[in-house]
Amino acid sequence: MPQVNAPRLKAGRPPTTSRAQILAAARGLIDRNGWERLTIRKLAAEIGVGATTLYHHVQDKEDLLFLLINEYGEQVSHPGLPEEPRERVIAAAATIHDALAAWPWAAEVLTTDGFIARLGDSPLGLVEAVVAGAIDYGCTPDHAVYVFRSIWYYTVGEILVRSHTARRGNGAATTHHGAFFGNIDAEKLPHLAALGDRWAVLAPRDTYVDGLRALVDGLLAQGVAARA
Amino acid sequence: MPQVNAPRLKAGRPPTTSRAQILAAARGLIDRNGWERLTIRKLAAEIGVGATTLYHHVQDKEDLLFLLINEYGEQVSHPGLPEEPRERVIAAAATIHDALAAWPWAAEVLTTDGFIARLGDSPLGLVEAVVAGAIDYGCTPDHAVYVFRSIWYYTVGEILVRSHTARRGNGAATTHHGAFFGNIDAEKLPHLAALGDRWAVLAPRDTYVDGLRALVDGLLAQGVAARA
DNA sequence: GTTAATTTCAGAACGCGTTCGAAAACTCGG
DNA sequence: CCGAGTTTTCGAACGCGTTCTGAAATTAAC
Repeated sequence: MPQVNAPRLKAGRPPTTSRAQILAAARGLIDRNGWERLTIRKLAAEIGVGATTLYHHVQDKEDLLFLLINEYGEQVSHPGLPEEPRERVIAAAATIHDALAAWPWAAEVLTTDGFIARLGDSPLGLVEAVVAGAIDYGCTPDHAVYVFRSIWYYTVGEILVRSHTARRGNGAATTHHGAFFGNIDAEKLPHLAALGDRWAVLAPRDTYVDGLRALVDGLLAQGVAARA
Repeated sequence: MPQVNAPRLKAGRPPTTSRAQILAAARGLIDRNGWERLTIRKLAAEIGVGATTLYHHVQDKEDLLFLLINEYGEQVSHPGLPEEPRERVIAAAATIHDALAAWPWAAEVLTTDGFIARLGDSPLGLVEAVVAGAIDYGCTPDHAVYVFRSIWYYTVGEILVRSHTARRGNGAATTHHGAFFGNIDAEKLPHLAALGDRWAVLAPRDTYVDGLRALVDGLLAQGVAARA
């Protein structure tokens, strides 16, 4: 490590590949084939370089996906959020919901451990809005985190079920007759058996928002009570 | 395909491997090394057979994991659940929570698409209790599904955050100074920046249950309102 | 006893994400 | 102009889940 304080601005073999180029190609492949079918090797082939080259511009495949998500997150418009704390929480959460609904594969990626620490400032802005709203409402900071976490998983769950349903139809891969469950014991599980294929019925956005309101109301009240 | 109607009860090379043996070995490896480190090849080597042999007793690796989960699910005790519908929903959900907390890797596996269709009767019994409670309370069947789904993701999210925190400590892998977030812009995201490492603070079980009550109250009220 | 059918077993191989090590292509100090 | 240092590129290889193909071991039929 010689000459630490003398920054050499240019040295080394000139790159033929750029991170932006990789991300653009990845976006194209995902749009065409779906993100499950994106492989590092195919992505490299698309660009016309060796597979291992990509690892100089991107840490992992997961890192690549997070870069894409953050790129998308930059474009999500933050509408003017209401001043009133409770409404601000709900509006921010609904914005998160709509962004994920438009890009369902992001929700699948974002179930990864520790995802949130890897988001960029812009997507985190909506998280900030939820936390700030909860604190303004009177929650402790710790409880505000809890509020966000509950909302987050509530929202992601909704998105996952929807994209799962859209992909495979009403029945899951393991079932046959259109019913969601395979062989269910109607004696022991009468309600589930009676549901048939209605398990995968989609909740419309209004239902999501109504449920969100209920959840937020409960969480905020709990947060204020905890402070007292 | 000759002699379709004449069932030959025994034919073919006698098996040296049984599904039960595979599951037992898998359980051992998971207990010793964690489920992330379980590989088909190591599992086969542990038993002393070729890797491909396992595929005659199990569909996939995912199938293997679900078999283990269902085995565990059989052992989860279903306590006497309260008669009153709302309390029944809460008690069943709390039982699910406690079972997952005792076996956190199950929660990670169960975020897979369509998971629930692959659960056995015994674990589904708790799902049944939630749905039945919601219907008894006055929700429509469709909304009862929604109630369960919301509770489910709320619960799984809590478990995931806990096991993530337990595994990597308070900070995620991408952070350094003990803070959960990496380089956060304190100007744009003041509340998140102020949180520091408190993002990963665990909610104790009581907080979980309180939040659950809030969620269930809201969801049930919404379900009844939807019916009217 | 021979042959056919059937079931289990396992080696070879595929594509995957990823790592290692060496070669290529540049800048810069001398 | 020449090596030293540095950065990029890429072929080879590893372990993974999984599939394919064929061999081994048994029962059933004749």
